[in-house]
Amino acid sequence: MPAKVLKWERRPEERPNELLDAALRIFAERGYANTRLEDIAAAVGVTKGTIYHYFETKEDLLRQAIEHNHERVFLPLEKGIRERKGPVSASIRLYLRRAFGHMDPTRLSVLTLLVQGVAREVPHVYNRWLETGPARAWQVLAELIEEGKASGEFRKDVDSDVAARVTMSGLILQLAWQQFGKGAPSIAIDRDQLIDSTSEFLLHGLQPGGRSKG
Amino acid sequence: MPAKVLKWERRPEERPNELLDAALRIFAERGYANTRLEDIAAAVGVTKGTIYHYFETKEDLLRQAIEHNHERVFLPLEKGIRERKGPVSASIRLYLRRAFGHMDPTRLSVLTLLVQGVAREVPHVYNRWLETGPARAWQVLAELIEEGKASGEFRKDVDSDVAARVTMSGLILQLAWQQFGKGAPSIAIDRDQLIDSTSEFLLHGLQPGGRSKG
Amino acid sequence: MPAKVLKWERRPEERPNELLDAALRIFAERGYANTRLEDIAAAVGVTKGTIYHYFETKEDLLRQAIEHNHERVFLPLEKGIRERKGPVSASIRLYLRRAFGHMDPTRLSVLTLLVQGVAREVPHVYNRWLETGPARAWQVLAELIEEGKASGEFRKDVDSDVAARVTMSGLILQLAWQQFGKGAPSIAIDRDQLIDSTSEFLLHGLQPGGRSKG
Amino acid sequence: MPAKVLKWERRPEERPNELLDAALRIFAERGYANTRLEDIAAAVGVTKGTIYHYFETKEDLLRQAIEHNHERVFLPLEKGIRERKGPVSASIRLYLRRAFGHMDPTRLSVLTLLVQGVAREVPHVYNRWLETGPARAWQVLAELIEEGKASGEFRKDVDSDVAARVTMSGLILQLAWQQFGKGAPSIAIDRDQLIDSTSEFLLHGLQPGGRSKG
DNA sequence: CATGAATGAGGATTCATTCAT
DNA sequence: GATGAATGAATCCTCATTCAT
Repeated sequence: MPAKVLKWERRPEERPNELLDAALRIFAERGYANTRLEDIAAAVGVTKGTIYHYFETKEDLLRQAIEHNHERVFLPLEKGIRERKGPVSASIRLYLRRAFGHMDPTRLSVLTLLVQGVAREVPHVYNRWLETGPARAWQVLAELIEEGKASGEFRKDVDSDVAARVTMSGLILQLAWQQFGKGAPSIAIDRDQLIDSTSEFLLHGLQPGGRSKG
Repeated sequence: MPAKVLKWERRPEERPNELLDAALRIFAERGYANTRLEDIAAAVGVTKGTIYHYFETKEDLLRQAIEHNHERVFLPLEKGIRERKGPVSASIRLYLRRAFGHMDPTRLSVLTLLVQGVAREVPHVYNRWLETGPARAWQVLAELIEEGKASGEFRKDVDSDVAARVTMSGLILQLAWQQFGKGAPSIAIDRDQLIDSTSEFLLHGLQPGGRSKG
Repeated sequence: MPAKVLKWERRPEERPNELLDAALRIFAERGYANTRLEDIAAAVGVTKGTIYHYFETKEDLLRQAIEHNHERVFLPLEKGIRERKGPVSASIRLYLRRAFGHMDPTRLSVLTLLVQGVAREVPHVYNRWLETGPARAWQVLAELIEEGKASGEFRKDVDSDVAARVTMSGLILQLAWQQFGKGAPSIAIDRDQLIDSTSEFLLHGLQPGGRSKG
Repeated sequence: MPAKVLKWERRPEERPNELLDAALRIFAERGYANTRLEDIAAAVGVTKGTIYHYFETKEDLLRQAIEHNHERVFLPLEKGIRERKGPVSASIRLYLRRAFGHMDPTRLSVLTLLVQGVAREVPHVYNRWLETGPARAWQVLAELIEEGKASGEFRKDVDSDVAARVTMSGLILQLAWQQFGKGAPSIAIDRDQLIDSTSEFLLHGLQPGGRSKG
């Protein structure tokens, strides 16, 4: 059965995904409010009206774009770490590196979008992202720390929840802010150094020995 | 005999500050784009035209509101810390506590606004805030750490810049996200515990002793 | 069976020209500043948003309306005259008659708009009109006069530039002011008499003979 | 009776005239609609509110400014010419020279303002100006021509009304347009040449001899 | 008289959304 | 499915005018 050849080369089956990807990228680059549906349509080579074949509203497009991204990016990461064996300290290093080490500009922008922009526009989506994204990310880290405490690799008196929260949030915000290094030079930092030094510092702070109260 | 109140009360002295305060609060509550100048004016009991007596544009109002807030909140904090004597570890504890410990709901909203809202909408303002706010905040912390390294109170091989960045950013983002604790319960945490555990963890990580490479 | 008319009729081909014509007419009637885009849209049976499909701004609409008019009105006139043969005096008579003899109320209003209204409001448009409209018009007349001087039909010592300028400007202003004949009766004059007497006077002044210095 | 010395050096008696002069100048420079009352007030060193002590509305200010100017400028000119003796051709030369030869930039701007701007804004004032200004001006010229016809100095078959109208209007518009010589270089011309060549051409066209019909 | 704070109507512009083709 | 013309609500900003001081 030969493929049907049409005058125009359109692949309607792929349209929704193309639109989701373009939407996420452009929302991330310019912010939700500053992005016109026309821009997203143009990036995919269709016109405004077409978006309404696949999505209810602009907000619906944002919601689906975020969830689509989340499934592809975050879930595999979490899965890989939970299955890993060996010393916890190595797992932690790997986790941070995998989570933050290989972000292309688009993924960085998406992070920025999520950290910044959409809270007021689509609160429901934002809450959901907070719960399934960052909160889950630091829960995973906290579990690794707890594991280390149980195995004696880490000191027992550390507040694993807070350590995980601050480390994770700190990396997220530092990376999100890298977008603005052009206009705010003090912000810029080498990403590898950021991640490696953070791992080192986290693990040092988890080590037994030394009194924590000065 | 109470003053007769006619159409409006003339209060030229207080107006600009009233407007700046109201503007910051409402921008923070609703986001910059979602706030109409008329709302801000109404909150102060005047009409929108009045805003244009004192401020050039909506953006100018935002800029001034942020700077006004910055001068009242951040500069005294920085000054107080730089002048302080005694063990560095005590200064650090005090710094974090002063910086984050006494935030009323409005100040929290402002932090959220700044972390989130205005980046794409008024980039110039945002860049300026990044430079004079968070970047300065972690530079102060990094200087304290360096001081401790010089005095022998802290270990010499720590990356003070990264430690300061991640700690500061982590606290900022955790606090900013507290706004969403209603809809995303995993986010909520007791603020005192957050700050105290963070101080403890930071200071422990700075202490000499323990091998940093696992 | 007449076409069913729903909310609006889709007439993408004619819309831009309809809008240009309506815009020029209404701008001319009321002045640029006193005209709301909504009025122009309503005159064509659409809403103001539609104007922004076809034109960038109000000023862009004015610019295009003027150029559209210029192309239809002035360029054919100029071309017709430049190609004409025969005695120069006949060409001049024809030129003035064609230029000013058949103006309907709308074209008169447009002249008034141009002479009066838009100078301070959109200087760029105005300057362009001056250069391509009146200045070109009197250059054409000056060239005809020079031609007559060269052929011996006219006296050699006439200042053709000034004669052309004053004649053209005089007719333009007289016609533009005819708009106000209602409120200022001294202004009113029969248009044919104005044009014919002007031609006669111009040609007489161009004839050889008679001493020019009194 | 010594003059009363006040703390502030104000001369309330001169305010209205100062305001009228400033108003006319600034209206003329920027156009009526583009001029804010605040600008006029500032030019005189008072504030907005003060204008309302002397004038009802912005329109009233314009009206009085125009009439004030008209009385000072046009009426004396007309009077001087009507009383003059000698050959008519000399009177005409003198008239045109006096009317247009010594205009400072402000008087030129005022001419432009009147030719252009105010027709739509204050029609009543505009009509009155047309009647008492330009129309009167060309009536005076037409009377001079008629005088020359009666004395045999000029040919009898000239249409004095039209000749006077076109000459006057042509000079007025040429001069008014000189304002725009910067942006529209084809417009610029030396003023003396304009006036002298126009006088010469007018007088030549009025001379007896030469058949006017080609 | 003079000030300038405050008012509020008015209009240009944007853009998500609809729907005839 | 796709198009893009048309809609219309929403909001910033201007500035003549008023009036308490």
